[in-house]
Amino acid sequence: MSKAALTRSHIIQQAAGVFNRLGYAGTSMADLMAATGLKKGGIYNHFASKDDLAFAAFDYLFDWMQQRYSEALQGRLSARDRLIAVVETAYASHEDPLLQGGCPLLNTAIESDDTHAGLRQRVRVAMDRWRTMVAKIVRYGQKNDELLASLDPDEVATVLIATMEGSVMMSKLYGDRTHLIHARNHLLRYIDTLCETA
Amino acid sequence: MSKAALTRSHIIQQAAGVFNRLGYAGTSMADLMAATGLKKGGIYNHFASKDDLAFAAFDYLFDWMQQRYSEALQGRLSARDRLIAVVETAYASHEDPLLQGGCPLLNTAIESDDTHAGLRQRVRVAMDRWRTMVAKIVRYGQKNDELLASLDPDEVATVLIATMEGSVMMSKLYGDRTHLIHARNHLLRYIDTLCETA
Amino acid sequence: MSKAALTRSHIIQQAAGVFNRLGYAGTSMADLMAATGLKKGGIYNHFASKDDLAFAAFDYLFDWMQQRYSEALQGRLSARDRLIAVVETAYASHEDPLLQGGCPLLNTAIESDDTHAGLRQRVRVAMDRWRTMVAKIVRYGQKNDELLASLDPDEVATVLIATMEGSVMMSKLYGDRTHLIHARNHLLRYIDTLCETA
Amino acid sequence: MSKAALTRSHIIQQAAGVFNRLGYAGTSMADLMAATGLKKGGIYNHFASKDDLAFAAFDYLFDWMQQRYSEALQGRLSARDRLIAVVETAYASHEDPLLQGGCPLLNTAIESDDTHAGLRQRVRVAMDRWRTMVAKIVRYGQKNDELLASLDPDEVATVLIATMEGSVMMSKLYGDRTHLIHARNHLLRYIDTLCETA
DNA sequence: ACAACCGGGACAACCCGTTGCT
DNA sequence: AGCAACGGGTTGTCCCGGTTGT
Repeated sequence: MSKAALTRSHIIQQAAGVFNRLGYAGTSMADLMAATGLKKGGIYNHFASKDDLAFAAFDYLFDWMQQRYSEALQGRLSARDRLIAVVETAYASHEDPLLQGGCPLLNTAIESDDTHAGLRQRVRVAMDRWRTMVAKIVRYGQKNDELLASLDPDEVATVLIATMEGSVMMSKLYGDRTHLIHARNHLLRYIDTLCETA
Repeated sequence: MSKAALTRSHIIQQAAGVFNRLGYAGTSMADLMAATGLKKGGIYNHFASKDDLAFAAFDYLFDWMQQRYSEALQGRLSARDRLIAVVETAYASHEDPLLQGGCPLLNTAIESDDTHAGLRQRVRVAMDRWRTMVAKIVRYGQKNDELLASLDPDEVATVLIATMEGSVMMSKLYGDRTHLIHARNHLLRYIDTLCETA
Repeated sequence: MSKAALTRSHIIQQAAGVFNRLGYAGTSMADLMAATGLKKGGIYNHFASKDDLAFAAFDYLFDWMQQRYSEALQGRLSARDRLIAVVETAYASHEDPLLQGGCPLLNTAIESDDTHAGLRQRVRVAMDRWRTMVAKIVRYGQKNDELLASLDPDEVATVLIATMEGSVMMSKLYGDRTHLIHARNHLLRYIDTLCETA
Repeated sequence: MSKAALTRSHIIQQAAGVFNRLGYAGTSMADLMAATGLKKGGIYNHFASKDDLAFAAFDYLFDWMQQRYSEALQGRLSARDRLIAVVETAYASHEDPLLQGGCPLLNTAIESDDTHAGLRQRVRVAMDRWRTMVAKIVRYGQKNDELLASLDPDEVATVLIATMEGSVMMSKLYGDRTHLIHARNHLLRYIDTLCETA
């Protein structure tokens, strides 16, 4: 890896955490300078603009999450196990200091929905991937007679994701994990209700 | 009502919508001037600072929501009806242009959690009220043998609120109501599962 | 005295102290509101502008000082006694809370010399009066063969006034009266050297 | 000297003159922009705040004055010659365009005594140095039996400085040098009276 | 070629003295 | 006499390039 690529990667990694904590508009170049240890010139040499860096940082965070889901799903064959893995991974991810600022999809969606079309578009794509992933699991489970045929896969995806995101918001707001745990327990029971066998 | 109080009320009302759409940091005094029709001096005659106005605007929005919940609960006696009313009110509220920017609690929680202690505190208080309201309904239902005694009222509150907030975020992100509807349907069924089976 | 004139007088009196402490530019209308207990409108009803009030306040202070000199010179016949009275009055005046901010002539001269032509003009007139008063005493003493004929009355005035003003500045700077006392002692001896008899 | 240091020095030099003429509060960033030829961003790259720059500017002026005194005292051995050099240097300094606005100690003391604690502290330190310098000369002269043993060195310092400062104020007020000359002549004679009569 | 420096200028929030209207 | 609105002024921060140095 060239030195340039290494520096670029370093900037993205540090910036991602800062953006996720302070928000896009709330993060100043000075914040990024402090986090990366580089001067403005050093950063602008790798990114055309703050937007450019924000895009890269968001992509980095989402790739990181996708990676964790991939690993978690590795070897899980039944739809039930896979859905549980999704929930567990989502909540486990928030232990990582990288997501100290909360869920990037949630944060970015809230901040950008009325103000930053570029970011919003990127969040939409990311959210589509996530929803599709969950819906696919459901459809796969239905095909295998594992999950109830009456389920709407898209609705299940919405419910799972919405509940997780909402509980992340609440736990961040209070600074404790109570709401995370409540929602996780609920979702695990919810997943059971999706299965064929009574 | 004095002219001063009238103007102040007008400013709050307009500012509330702008803050909720653009976020606290994303809203400039120029935006507020445009929304209210007043010049800077006129606004600062009624509020000591942007913070001061932001607090007032948030309180206004939350009071408005509380009002809607109060009205919706009027006359609903059974716990089931009351919980349904909460869900329906939450979703109906988002039809109002005032909440065009999404749920104020969600938006403010996400933006302020790592940056604006004053706002965060206010959101916590508001969220406490909301959670308490739901939990009370559950406890009341349990006392009347209407809801399952095994339920944890706080968990029900978390699940209900988290699911609603998460789905609001998703529908705002995509600009459609699909996710709102999915979550609403799910929650109505969820409420049924809380009841003592007759 | 009409109520209007009373209010006007009250404003001037309070404003004079504030202006003298904070300086002309350093005093805001809010400061004047706090000092007078009136609202902006109430003040502007009596004075066309901040300048207008500043002029009146300066004049008030200078008149007040002139009054004290007049009283102090009452009955003092010899030039020596009269010069001593001038020095003693100058230093005694600074005990009054009205001059808590220092000497108005000094303060206003320093602040306005390069910035506020109107005030500067007023200070010049006041300073002329003061210098003339001292010089007259000297000339009178020379005519009576009480003071040395070789003295330049204008120089004596300059020296007396300059030394007093400089020492006021120093004592204000340090917040103690040491320099006031040093200068006073010096000036009393200096006055002795002006007299004919060895 | 690096370009940064050069620019910083340029800013200080220009700002010093402006601050000394218009006063600290009377000087706006716009004035400083005009004087330095830089835009606000350029200035704030070198100084954290207006205060920061004001401190640097005051220090620059005081250092400049100290430098002149050092040079003037070079080679003057007798206390009498040294005191004369102090007086002559003080008055000669005011010919320099840098001190066009008057004496920085006087101006800053008057303006800051009731309003700007930071500046006042700095003036105090500067004034202490100046007073100490004069008092040391007196003590040195007394040890050499050149000056009267009865003198209070601190009083002499106060008298010399006060008279000079007061006369600077008066000459600035009128825009002529008459008062400067009067005071200078007086002080030279005063210094003679301090000497042991041969 | 890449990091740093340094200047720019638009914009931020906020305060000012002032004026009509009530 | 006071309230409420004004609009230009304040300091300070923002993101971003052009140039310089390594």
